Amino acid sequence: MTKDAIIQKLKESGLRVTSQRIAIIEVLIEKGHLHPGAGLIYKEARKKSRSLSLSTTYATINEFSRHGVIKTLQFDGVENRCESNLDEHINLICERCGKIMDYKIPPSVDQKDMTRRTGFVVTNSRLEYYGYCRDCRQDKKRRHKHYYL
Amino acid sequence: MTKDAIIQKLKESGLRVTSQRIAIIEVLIEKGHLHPGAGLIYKEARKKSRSLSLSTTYATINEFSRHGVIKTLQFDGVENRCESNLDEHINLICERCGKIMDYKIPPSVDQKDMTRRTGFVVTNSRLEYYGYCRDCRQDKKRRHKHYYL
DNA sequence: TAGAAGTCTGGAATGATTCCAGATAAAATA
DNA sequence: TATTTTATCTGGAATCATTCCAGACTTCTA
Repeated sequence: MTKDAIIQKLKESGLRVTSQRIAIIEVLIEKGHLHPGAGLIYKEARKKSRSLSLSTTYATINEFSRHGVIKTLQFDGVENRCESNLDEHINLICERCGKIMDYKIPPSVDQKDMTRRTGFVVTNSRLEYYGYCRDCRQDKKRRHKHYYL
Repeated sequence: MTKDAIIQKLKESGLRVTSQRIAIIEVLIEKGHLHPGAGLIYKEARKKSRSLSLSTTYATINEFSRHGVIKTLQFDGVENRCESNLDEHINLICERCGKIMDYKIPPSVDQKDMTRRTGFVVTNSRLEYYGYCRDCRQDKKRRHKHYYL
């Protein structure tokens, strides 16, 4: 989604377009491939909107998530991460450096069939493989920057 | 896994078999289908081992998880949940009552192919669908007991 | 351009989980 | 069986991402 598309979506949802939200939208677009967490979003967005608070960052992430602008990947103990690619895919999560990569897959579960059998209706999914990325496998000594842990 | 098989595994791993661990193993077997969290495990296991502490419950869950006796499903804000079914499957998670059901699927991703393309090696997976279970869809008013939220 | 309502701020509160140091008990050894 | 070694247990304090709150501030409508 482009910046304008997101702003459009906010307006349609009756949400206000504030300078703080614009800053966060820009960060989501620029750093989306890193699947940034609240901390990184806060740090980056603060450069654009100097008075931005961490509370607002969290509130905005929640609001965006609620309105389908992003998805949040929730973890325990470590920061949650934001995802702006809303197509169905598997997240490949490196347990060493924290990098998250998207891997496209053909849809594999027949959801109608599943619902018939179980009565369960799907609204959202979370598909993750944990393991080690190429960089971390090749070079176990070096800590790879521009990623998290 | 049976109680004896788990005890066997602990011994092989050089872990001690204590009354607290036996109590927790029994709870994991009896309540495994509920995907219990630390709180429920603590509550139930305490009936069997009266002096059990919450710290020990957490430490034991971590130890078991580290040694492949269980898997933990980590969430943010709410309790993590334990899973004793270690076969590949999708967890169907009801967003209303917190129930987690297992749904078997044929493996859908060719992992070798994925590794060739991305360099990523998988050690563990987490596949989840969020939505609403049959009970919660049919009866939106009633809160369904024996489950969580 | 004024007012209503949504949003922002920073500090305090939350709550699941982890950490710690002293006490305890499992299992190896004699 | 008694002794020793060392993993494990306990309860309370600490952690830390996230949420809550009340007062201040914008956005947007009319």
